[in-house]
Amino acid sequence: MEERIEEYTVGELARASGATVRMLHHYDAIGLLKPAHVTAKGYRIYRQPELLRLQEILFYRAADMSLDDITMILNTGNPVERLVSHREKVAAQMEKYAAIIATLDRTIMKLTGEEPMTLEDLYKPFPKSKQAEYEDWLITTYGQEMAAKIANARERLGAEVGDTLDAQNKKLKGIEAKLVATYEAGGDPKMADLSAHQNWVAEMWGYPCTADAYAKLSELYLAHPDFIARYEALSEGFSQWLTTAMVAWSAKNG
Amino acid sequence: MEERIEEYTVGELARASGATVRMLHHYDAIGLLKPAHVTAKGYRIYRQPELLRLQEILFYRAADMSLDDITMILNTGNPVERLVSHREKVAAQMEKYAAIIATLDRTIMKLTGEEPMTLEDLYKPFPKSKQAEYEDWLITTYGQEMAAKIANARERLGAEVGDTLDAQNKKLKGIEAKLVATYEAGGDPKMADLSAHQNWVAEMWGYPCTADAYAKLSELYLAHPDFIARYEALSEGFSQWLTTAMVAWSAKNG
DNA sequence: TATGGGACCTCACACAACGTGAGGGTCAAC
DNA sequence: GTTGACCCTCACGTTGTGTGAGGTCCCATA
Repeated sequence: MEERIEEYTVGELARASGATVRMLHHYDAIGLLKPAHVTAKGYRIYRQPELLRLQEILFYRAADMSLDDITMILNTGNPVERLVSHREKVAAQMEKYAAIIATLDRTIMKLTGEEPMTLEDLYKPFPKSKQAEYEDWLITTYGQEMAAKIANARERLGAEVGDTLDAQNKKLKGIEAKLVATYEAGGDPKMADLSAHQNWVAEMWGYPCTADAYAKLSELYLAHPDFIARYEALSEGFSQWLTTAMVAWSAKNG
Repeated sequence: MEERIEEYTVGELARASGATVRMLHHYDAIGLLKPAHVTAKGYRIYRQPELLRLQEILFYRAADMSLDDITMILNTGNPVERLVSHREKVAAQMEKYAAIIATLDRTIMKLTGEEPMTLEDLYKPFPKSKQAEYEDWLITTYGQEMAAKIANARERLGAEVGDTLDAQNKKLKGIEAKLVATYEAGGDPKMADLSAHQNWVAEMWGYPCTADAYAKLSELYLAHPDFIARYEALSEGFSQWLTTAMVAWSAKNG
């Protein structure tokens, strides 16, 4: 039995890595990724080390680095150092995107008019798929129980279309308006009285909102861009303030 | 007094928007962004609507869309619809980056050897700035209290370098190994016994870890890539399983 | 043994989205 | 009236590919 060393032709490597044949030709041409071996007939043969190198190259390309830069990088330090520093860059890139999203959210809010989105707007326009995504996100992020609670709340929201919902919304708007006023007047979030807000949440959920459930909710606010958008639309920086206040409040009343 | 209508030359618009003069020329050439007016001498004059349009263009460019696609998009729907759908795309892009980071983390783990990173490794290599960032993140995400708890824990980690820390790490590894075994054997996360883990956390913190603090910690795990990396390195999918288990556990013991 | 149909090869040209001059008007001020 | 900071229009260079054209090579099947 012959020992088969794992070898790849361009096409195989391309399929395995997600690159194209043309890219591999190009990388060879500029000396970024030479095949391990070239047959007498000119076929490029790649092995394991080349596969790894290619993967690293693709990492960097995914972050929009130029092939020149990548060539430099691959000549410096050890693989681990390179990847760790790359990780930081990608993370930085993500932060930029997060900032863009925040700006987008605020722009959207402004374009939709003075009024921030109502709760209906927040949920209704999502097509089924988006809704399902959101559900998944809830479950993986908050666990089954919290997700169930929230789903329950939304059911109630859906069931009582009309007067009740409008009434709830108006009530919420009133509560929020007061909090925004406090915030804009420079009020300390730790001193804020959130009892009205907590009660409103309890009403919406259909059962009592304990202090730690309330604290948890504040994280939901912070973690989910839709909510941030909603509160930032009310006043810049309000989402931060409100969540800080919620955490402080639940600690005091826990 | 003359009413001054706000007008911009190419250079002014470039500085205001972050684009370059060349880009504006180009956008004019391809009809993507025409000036509001061209003077007799050929100077391009832009006004408010062009500024807004340019901002929208730059949003899309930031997400690597082609100018052709952008041209199409700007002809469809209303601004709000466009931005909302763009928001989704950016969010999707962020998920891709998150996936890349996860892959990077696992690659790094593998390259650093069989052993997943120790807690020291997790914290030590970060330069001061990164550390500060992390602190900020803790505070904005978890509020002052939780952040203080965690900072406290880290102080203890730093103070007791040597034997004690090693001992703690070994202990943690043992606990985690058992949990991983349970996970890999297909164990139900809701049935898992996390008392050992919770006790370990309490030891590290230096005071009791209540059920809801424990639940909260699970969210920290899920939210922070470093932790995900740590647990994914132990076993693929383990971070999800563990956090689910933690939530269930804290609910049972709360 | 002939004969496909793939997969491979090397040019080589096309493309987007600009950067970077060259060569030359324009404008406000001193 | 000249200086210096702007503006204009070509027009070619660059990067990282896509997309052929035209030819070679390998292997399975008739």
